[in-house]
Amino acid sequence: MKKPAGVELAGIIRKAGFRATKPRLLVLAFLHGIEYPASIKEIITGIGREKVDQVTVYRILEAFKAVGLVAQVDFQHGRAYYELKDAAHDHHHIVCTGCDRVEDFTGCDYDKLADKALSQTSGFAKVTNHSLELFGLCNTCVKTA
Amino acid sequence: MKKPAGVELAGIIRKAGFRATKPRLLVLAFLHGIEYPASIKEIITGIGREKVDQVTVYRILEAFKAVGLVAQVDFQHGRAYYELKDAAHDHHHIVCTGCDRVEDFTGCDYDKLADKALSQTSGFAKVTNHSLELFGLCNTCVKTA
DNA sequence: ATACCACTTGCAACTGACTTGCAAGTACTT
DNA sequence: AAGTACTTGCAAGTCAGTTGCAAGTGGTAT
Ligand SMILES: [Mn+2]
Ligand SMILES: [Mn+2]
Ligand SMILES: [Zn+2]
Ligand SMILES: [Zn+2]
Repeated sequence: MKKPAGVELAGIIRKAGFRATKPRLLVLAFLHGIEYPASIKEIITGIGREKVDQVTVYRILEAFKAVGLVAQVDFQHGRAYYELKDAAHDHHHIVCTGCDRVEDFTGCDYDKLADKALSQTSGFAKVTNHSLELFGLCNTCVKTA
Repeated sequence: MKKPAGVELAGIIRKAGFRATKPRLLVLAFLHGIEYPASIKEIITGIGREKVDQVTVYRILEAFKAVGLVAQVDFQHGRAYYELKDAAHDHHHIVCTGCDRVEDFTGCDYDKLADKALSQTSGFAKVTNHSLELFGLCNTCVKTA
């Protein structure tokens, strides 16, 4: 996913059905610049001196999530993390429980998994979403464990 | 997993390295009786008139989790859910986003997934845990959607 | 059976993520 | 340029989960 210019960001936001406001542009630009999911605090800090209220950031992320622009993940740190969502390239995260280091991986085989779940259950009609994360130890932490 | 008698429960708790106290017996007995993961509130309520402080329940579940007796899952409802963990029979949950109905499914292929992640990443040495849940619509909610 | 003590519990106060209500501000339409 | 529906920011609130500590108790040693 290449980094779009400011003009394009506005287009993305409008296409999603929102007004291209400064806070939304700042949040979206920040998300384009990160390698791994960021927390609300990291987003607010990362936006720089253009202060955007945390309530606004929460609302923006909620809205972006609702239209599929953003994915929310749970690293079991007691808060949510967010990154841009690329539906065409499903990926997940492995998190070090020692130092919180994160890396991506692919290959969860979502479609097959969804089929499996639907055929095993009797009460479900469709799968709309999934969450998957692996927890482990990084090369550094595995030594000190 | 069949339901053990009170005596056996005490043995399970002691084998895990804890004293077989009344609150721990009550929590463990309750967890043996549920079909799907329960929240802290549900556990406290479910325990019945033997009131156990919620702090105690939190601490018990944390301890049981640490020794692998209990699994914690995230249904994205803003709180944690707990159930007994059976390491030999890995299973996951599909949750209806309309009505919170839950069912189990198996077949996440954990070992293969862990291998995949380790070979794709450069900084990780081992996978120790995983979380996976599917979200979807149940037969009832899919009609009203 | 009793005494002991490390482990547990319960209460109260606290933390921190996230939400809500509402008045003031602003992006887009006309 | 004006109008209006959509957004934002502030303050206050909610609620899951945590912390400190004094009182209670299970398991063990006498
Ligand atoms: Mn990622
Ligand atoms: Mn289950
Ligand atoms: Zn690490
Ligand atoms: Zn449903």
